[in-house]
Amino acid sequence: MLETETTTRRERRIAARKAQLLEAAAHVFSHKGYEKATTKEIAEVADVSEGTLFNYFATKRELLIGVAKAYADEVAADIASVQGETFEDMLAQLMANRFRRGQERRLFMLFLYESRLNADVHEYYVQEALHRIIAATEQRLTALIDSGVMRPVDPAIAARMMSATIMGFAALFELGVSIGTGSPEKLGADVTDIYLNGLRN
Amino acid sequence: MLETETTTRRERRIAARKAQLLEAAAHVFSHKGYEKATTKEIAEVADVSEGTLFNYFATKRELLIGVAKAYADEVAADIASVQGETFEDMLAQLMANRFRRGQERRLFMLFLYESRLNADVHEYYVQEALHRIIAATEQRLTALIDSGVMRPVDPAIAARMMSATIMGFAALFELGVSIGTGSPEKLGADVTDIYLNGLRN
Amino acid sequence: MLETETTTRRERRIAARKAQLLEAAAHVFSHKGYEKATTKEIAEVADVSEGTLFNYFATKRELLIGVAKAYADEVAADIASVQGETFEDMLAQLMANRFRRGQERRLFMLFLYESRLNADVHEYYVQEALHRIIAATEQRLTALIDSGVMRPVDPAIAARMMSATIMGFAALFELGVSIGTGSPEKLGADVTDIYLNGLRN
Amino acid sequence: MLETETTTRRERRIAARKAQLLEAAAHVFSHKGYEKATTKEIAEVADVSEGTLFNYFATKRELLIGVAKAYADEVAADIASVQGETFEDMLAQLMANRFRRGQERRLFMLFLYESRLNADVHEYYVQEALHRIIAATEQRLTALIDSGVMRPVDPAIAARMMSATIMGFAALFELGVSIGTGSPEKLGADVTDIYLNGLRN
DNA sequence: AATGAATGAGACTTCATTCAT
DNA sequence: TATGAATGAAGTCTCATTCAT
Repeated sequence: MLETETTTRRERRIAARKAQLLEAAAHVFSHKGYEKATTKEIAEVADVSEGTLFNYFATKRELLIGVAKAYADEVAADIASVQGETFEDMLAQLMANRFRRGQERRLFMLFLYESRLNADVHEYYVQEALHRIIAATEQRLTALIDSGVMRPVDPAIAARMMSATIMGFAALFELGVSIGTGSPEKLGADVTDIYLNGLRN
Repeated sequence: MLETETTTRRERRIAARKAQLLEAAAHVFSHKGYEKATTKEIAEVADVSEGTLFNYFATKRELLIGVAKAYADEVAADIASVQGETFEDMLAQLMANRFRRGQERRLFMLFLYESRLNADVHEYYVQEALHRIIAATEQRLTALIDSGVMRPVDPAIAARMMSATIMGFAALFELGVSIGTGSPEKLGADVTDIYLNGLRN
Repeated sequence: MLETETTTRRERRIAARKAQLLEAAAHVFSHKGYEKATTKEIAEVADVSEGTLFNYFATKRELLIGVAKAYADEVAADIASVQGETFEDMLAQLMANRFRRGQERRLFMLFLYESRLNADVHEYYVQEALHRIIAATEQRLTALIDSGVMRPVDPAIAARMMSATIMGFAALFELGVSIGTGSPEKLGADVTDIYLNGLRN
Repeated sequence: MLETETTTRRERRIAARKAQLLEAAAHVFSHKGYEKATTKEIAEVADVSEGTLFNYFATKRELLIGVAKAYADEVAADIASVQGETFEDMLAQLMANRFRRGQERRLFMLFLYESRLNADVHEYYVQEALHRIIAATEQRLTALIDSGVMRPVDPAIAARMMSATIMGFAALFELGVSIGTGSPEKLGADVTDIYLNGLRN
């Protein structure tokens, strides 16, 4: 047996365990909130003993940071994949990608809240995820303005405004506020319409 | 001394105590979050003993509900006072009124988070506050559309979109995301401009 | 009821509780050692709940420091009371006072050990207690040398040597080493004899 | 390969492993104390896995006993080597040999403490080591008295007194009490002087 | 009505020991 | 034989809630 193979197998096992624990933690944190979640329940969901959990993450807080990091990575990969050329495509993808699944929205709410109380979470969620999304949006808007498709509005403000709208919709959804009677597609189309053409007659 | 007078005086004193405790609770909850806040600290801030606190609120959770109720009342009073005739005025007031003070934003974040975890908080915050704001906005938009000032967009969606944008801005602000280099007035003007005239060239 | 009386009664009750807990802690620490002692057992010995214990001492370590402080105070009071004029009296009192009771010896062993591992304990035990004993002994020896009763040996070394001997005897006793077949009085007399007259023929 | 040779080789390997583990344990125990020392750290210092450690010592306590036994053996070998003919030589060697190195003093403190809490440690440390030293000292003193060099004091008490003094000096040193301003040689000479000639003028 | 000491359930975390590989 | 991941008992500490004064 080669050294590298042995090492790799062990590393794979460790990585799998960590992933398994992070998944369980994400589940429990997103449903109960960080403080109400117990390491006991996380261990149960991951189907390991509580002691085992602490072999992989030294503290409960590290578990939260691990979930935040994984979430930020996912978001980063996601925005890199947004390829729509037109504004309609871009906005639709931004609105859909992040918040389609309930778990995504719950994690978003979790980090929205915990970022204010924990510096590490703030770093991963706000710096790594949120700032990237905003920067990417701003770049796209600048290009659209330069190409003459859009009016010369302040792209920094427009990008933040779009992020704010999307985050706000996610929050409304999560709070159980019914949004329109139509399909998600109609919602996307209506929002895009207002963003593009404005409300003025 | 008449019975009723005595009763009234007692009731006033009780109401004052409750208000004093709710104010302290709002302060501590909004800074520490519900779970990390302790009844000990709330009592200290209210300058009463912990025992007294529990004479007025049976559980810590009731305190949270009380704060949510007071917050909803405040919001209700606030939207009743929005009098702006033009769209610009309406949007400006909505953006400014709720979230100008840090305490307001922090409470907003608190209830945004806790509404998902507690049915009573959800009732007061979402039903009493959020739905009212949205309904009022929707009414106003309908009027503006009927009067021909605005295009015939779906007023339900537009109202929710505006609430979402405002909530999202509050969250971004609370997360420390820098929003534009200009003044709050410029931000308000820019947002209004995009909402009114759209982004398309 | 006067303010001062009320306050005093409360303070007395608090002081009594603290003393009760310190006594229990001294008992358990001296028998089990600091690490093996549990807050559960200390609370049981003090006949209060574990929660109550932590209302008076924030951490287990503070409890140890409290015991050390009380012990140092006791030692300080004790050395102040050593009044023997002659060398024989002084040595006899030093040997007897500190270590006659088992609890005293056990605490001595505890702090001897824990002083190396905890700065606060070191401060109270070594600085407050040990250094005082040595300094007082040194002063007395200097006086005896000046008065011509004793030879001009280095009083600093002689004082430390006497302390070392006494501490060593306490340790031997605590370890169950049988010391002489005679009475404690004979031991004291023999040790004094050797210190005074030396071993040389 | 002969059976006996194989067995012997294995036994040698086992003995070497045990020695390696005991050395690591002595190091960690003497620095951290028994309770705060972890089997994990001992294994790391010995450069083996925790599982291996438990293949050689069934419990952590057995490790402590092993260290005590090794320490007692070393002390026994040491006292056998004390060859000084005169009292000065004997006292000097006793004071120097055991406690010159910090590791020695720390182990001394460890066993001084743990002997009271563990019967096996007590057996090895007190019975094997301490009693032998005292017995050897007593023998020597008896010889010196018989030969007329020393006064006819009780040799049992004198031997215990000398052990006590030496142990006490080791403790004072370990506690950071400064002992005289001079060299260790001066200290040894002064102590010997007092022991031989006494303090009386 | 106000107080705050007492309570005890339950949280996070540590670590000696086991055991499958 | 060596490994180290898994275990779970046990420890310290927190805090909402109760209740005698």
